[in-house]
Amino acid sequence: MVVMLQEVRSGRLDSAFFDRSALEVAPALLGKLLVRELDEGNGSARLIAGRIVETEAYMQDDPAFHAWGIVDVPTGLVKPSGRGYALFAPPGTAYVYLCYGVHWLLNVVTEREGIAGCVLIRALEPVAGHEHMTQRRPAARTRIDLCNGPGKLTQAFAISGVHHQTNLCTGPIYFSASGCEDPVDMATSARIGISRAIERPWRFFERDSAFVSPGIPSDIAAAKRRKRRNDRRLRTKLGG
DNA sequence: ACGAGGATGCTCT
DNA sequence: GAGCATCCTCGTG
Repeated sequence: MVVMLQEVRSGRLDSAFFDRSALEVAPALLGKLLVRELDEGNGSARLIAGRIVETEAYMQDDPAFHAWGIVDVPTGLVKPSGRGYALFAPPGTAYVYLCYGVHWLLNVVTEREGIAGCVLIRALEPVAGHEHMTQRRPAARTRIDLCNGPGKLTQAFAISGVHHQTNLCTGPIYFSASGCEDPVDMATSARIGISRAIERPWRFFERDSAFVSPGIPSDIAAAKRRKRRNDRRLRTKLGG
């Protein structure tokens, strides 16, 4: 896939695209590009781009959501303290936060201003700027390892807390629909790595893509843990 | 292949 | 103090 800078710029997604439910935006982002333009000085820009192959939706009234519980129910007022407040920002705003004290995770805010919702970008198929990504991710051994996880792709794209609450429709980090006309063979599952609301099928990914993250959906992971615990208990009983 | 554990910092109870 | 929207390395089969 050859990517031309002008073409990518002309396909830029605007705030109207994100001005709806996260449950609509998350699947709609599959097949689109996440783009980063790095200023090289002398007026030229270096392009980093990846085709989105995995997303997750997070919604108001969602116990796994960072905005959960910050609305005062009797009055309907939003408590202005806490990190979740940023999720009420206008559509297309970046919500970037540090996970496990180690990894930055990129979300894009959805819904009109005053309603919370976001989509987590979980995995990309690298399309442009391969050398730059490899440089930023020395642990990656193959092209697949560059962006197949939410913490990996922010590393590859050099996205961090400084981009929190920046505008993803008008800035150097944006989404583009250029070159993405082919329909995506989409599948869904429960979200990954969460402990609450694990039954909601709000993860969207390209079926059979080699570039989706290796994570296990939380409902399946929980069932596995239960089985392991049970097996261990039975062995202990037989042995003792 | 798969499982265990450590790194590391912010948020909320 | 606990609990994370993770990733990597190093053990064992």
